[in-house]
Amino acid sequence: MRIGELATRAGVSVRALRYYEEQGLLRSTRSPSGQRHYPEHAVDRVQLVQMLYGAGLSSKTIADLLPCVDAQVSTPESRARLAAERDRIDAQIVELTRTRDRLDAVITLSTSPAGGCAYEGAPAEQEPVAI
Amino acid sequence: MRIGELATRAGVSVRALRYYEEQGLLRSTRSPSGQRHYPEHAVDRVQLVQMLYGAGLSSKTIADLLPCVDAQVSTPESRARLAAERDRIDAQIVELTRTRDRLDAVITLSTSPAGGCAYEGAPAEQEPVAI
DNA sequence: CTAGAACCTGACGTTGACGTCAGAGGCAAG
DNA sequence: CTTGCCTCTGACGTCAACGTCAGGTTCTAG
Repeated sequence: MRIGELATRAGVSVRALRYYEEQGLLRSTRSPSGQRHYPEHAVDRVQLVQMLYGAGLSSKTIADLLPCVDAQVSTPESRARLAAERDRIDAQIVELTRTRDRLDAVITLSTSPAGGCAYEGAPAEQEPVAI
Repeated sequence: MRIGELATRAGVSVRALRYYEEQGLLRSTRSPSGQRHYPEHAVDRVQLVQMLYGAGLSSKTIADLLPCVDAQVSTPESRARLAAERDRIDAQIVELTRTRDRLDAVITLSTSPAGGCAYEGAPAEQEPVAI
């Protein structure tokens, strides 16, 4: 398929796909006229890249890890790298959970009728307190 | 305390604190000469801000939420906003968990002796497969 | 009183993951 | 054949959260 279809199917922009290729995260074959062509599984590959970006990995880190994710090569270093990134993500999950619980507490407090800042009745033009 | 001490105690840079004030996330009183002074609880405030930044919230979003986090005001809108952000974080946790599990699978595969890419013996100058 | 650390404002620099625009070529339909 | 959409390269623009530098003031230890 060509780049437009891949973009649509993977849910990213055409620009992003060219950027991924530039960063060594995605390959393409070229037609004689220079147009990029991709196999079916490129969709999965792009979604994996998105997943890793979403976890806060940089292009360079992803480029380092992808060959190992493809299960084509495995050195002690690459496995350590994978484990390190997994641990980073684990820590990130813990942090996010703490943040969510904190927000939950705030919501509970401000929703509870016993709370000091519960909302009751008509929109009382209450002056928001300063910072 | 002055800005340098707050920075040290909260684990951020002086520049970051001035930026937070600029964004309306932090207040300070000023000495006659113009130097910023902070109360003790500013440390907690800064760490909360860091926490929210860490969860991917923008300055503007944090500025919107902070008054409610302070449990000073609560409108249906602000509570909805808090809940929306919490839900976003929840979704983020789910996504991160999926990503971590994916990495875990890769690690298991590449570590398992049955795996097609296990590392054995001396560093065999194995050619990493292309992208 | 003076040196040096800390602070001030203002402003430009940085980085990553793209967005966007220009100008030119490619491809299927009518 | 030409119309219109897709694609190409190259290059500049963007945005957020600061980093960093300049040039000047203030505080504090000796």
